[in-house]
Amino acid sequence: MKKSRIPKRGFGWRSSGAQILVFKAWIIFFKQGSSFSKLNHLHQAWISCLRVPSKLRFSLCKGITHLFEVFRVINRNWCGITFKEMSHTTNESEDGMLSKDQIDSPSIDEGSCGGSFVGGSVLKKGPWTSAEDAILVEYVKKHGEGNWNAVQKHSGLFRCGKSCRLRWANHLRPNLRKGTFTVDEERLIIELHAKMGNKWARMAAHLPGRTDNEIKNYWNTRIKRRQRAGLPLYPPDVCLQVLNENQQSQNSGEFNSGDSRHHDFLHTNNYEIPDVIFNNLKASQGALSFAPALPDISLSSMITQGLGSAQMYSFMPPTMHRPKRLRESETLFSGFNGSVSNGLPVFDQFQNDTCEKIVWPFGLSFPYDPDPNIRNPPPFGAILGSHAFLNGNISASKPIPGAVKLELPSLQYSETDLGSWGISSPPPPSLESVDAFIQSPPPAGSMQSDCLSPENNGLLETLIHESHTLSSGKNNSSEKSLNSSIVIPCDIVDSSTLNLCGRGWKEYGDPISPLGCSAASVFIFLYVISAGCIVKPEPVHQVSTPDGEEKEKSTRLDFSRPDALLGSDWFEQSTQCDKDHSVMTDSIETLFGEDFYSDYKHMAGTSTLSQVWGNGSCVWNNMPAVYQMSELP
DNA sequence: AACGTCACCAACCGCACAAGT
DNA sequence: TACTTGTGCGGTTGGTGACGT
Repeated sequence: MKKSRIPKRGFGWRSSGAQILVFKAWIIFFKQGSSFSKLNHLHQAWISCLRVPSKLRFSLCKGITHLFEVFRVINRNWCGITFKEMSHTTNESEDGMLSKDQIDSPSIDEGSCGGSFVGGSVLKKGPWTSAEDAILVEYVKKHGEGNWNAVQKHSGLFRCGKSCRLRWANHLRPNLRKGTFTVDEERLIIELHAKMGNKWARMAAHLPGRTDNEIKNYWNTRIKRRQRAGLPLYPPDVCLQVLNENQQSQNSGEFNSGDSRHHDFLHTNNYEIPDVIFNNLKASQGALSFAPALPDISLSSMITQGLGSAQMYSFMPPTMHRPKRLRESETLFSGFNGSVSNGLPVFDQFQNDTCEKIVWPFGLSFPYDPDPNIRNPPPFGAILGSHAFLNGNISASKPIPGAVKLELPSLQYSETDLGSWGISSPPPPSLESVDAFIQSPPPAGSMQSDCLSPENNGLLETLIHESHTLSSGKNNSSEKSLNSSIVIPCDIVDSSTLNLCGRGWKEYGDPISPLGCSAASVFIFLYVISAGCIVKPEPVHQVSTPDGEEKEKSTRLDFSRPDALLGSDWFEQSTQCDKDHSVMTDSIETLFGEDFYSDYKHMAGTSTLSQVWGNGSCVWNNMPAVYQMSELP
């Protein structure tokens, strides 16, 4: 009895049933491979995996995952289209690029990313793979959303329910919008945040296709950016708009439960903004008509400063530094460079003017006392450490004493007795939102160009074409005998393709293996195809090139072909020829990376090599021949 | 070239809440 | 009523690429 050794990073299958199913999927793929849409058959095979007993499911999923990855590497187009169709995800196909986890995803590799034991199985953590996405999508299609904890039980996904829900909600569910926020969306987010505070989920409800996570990330980034730039978080018109709405609702006796909740929330968090804030704001409204002489940033800052910062007397701290890098702001904010980046001339007078009077941009004059603590207590009673401080311009270079939490305020503080100020409230002035300039610009041009790597040129088309050529030509006889138009992968994956494949692997830059965990699997799988009594290894196609190149290239091409490497005869020979062996090992290292290479060396160093890889002795040797699979399509 | 910083993104974690038992 | 379970939400962390020094 020969002892079979399962490579460390191979399929690790032990079930002939699983092998059959995956092999079936493989065949379906090539058989149908005349257009990308047919690739869904591979997906169907995947789905069929979900119907097998749970004992086999993992192996199957893993195997199909490897198949996906093989072709994902061979042709990135294939992946983009197929997975888009399969899972309706947009994150991986919108720009035609694959995320890294898709390129070198570890597949379903239990424990590879850590994880926890739940119910005797290891729950995977970390980035989701496309295969996992496919499983989850299929599960939701069948069972609908909800009951996320059952996903792991019923689908074979080694993910906790929370993780599944999150993945679905943020990436997989239909009608998700991905990509940069539009100006309108940004504007809406700002407005919503002004009203709601950090209620991301509620904000997301107002932004179809956007997730709370996206909005949250956007906002957090925005906070950092603007604080570093010393800019207010809310543009003045938003402040005023919220204020207006607030007052309207107050006047009409409306009571927005949501906002009241937020109000309560703020109060329970000591985020109280005294009424005077809005009194001041109202006061400013009356004078906003004077604003055009000033940059928007000034007005914006003033208003938001007035909303809660005790630093309004020193508007921009002298130590305010120019942001190290304002990728977007600097380019889009060029109109304000004079006031913001270059020392804020408008406010320099606040810092330098020794006169005891501050001329407000609103046209109001306030007596100024150098010691505001005496005669001018912090305006509006802003509480140190409260979000009120952070609402406005707090220079990053001037830390706020006390605990500072980036909990941002809602501007929905409606209890203000505005009438006490005796200032009428004109409609909010039409101010160009500073944010409209500061925030992300509309993408220039098409912005997200497809990732046009040299490999992204329809290689699969070529591959498929070749498959047809080969299947209609030399394989005709075998097809007849098989009563099926089976095209064997090692037939169609010609040297040029795989050479490109190799280049692609390098390009992907996986330091371990160009296919990640898949490399060995490809290796094994293709070997199985070769050794599985289906087709004999064929001479490697050689490209006619100048002599010098030709030799090198042919050598390279030879070993670019996993099937060539794994041809049973070839392996026997290679083990007998040191030179060839050396070339081979080098090639393996080049092709599959060090990790697999070490595995290979280990195997090669043992006498079991031929046992493992030898003809008819692999772990797949119990796999029936293709023509014996009656259920083949 | 190496390193640091930043922006962006995805995912995890802990908590709170609601529904069911 | 107390407990469990499922779910949602917000905060936080970690990875990665771009860019600057």
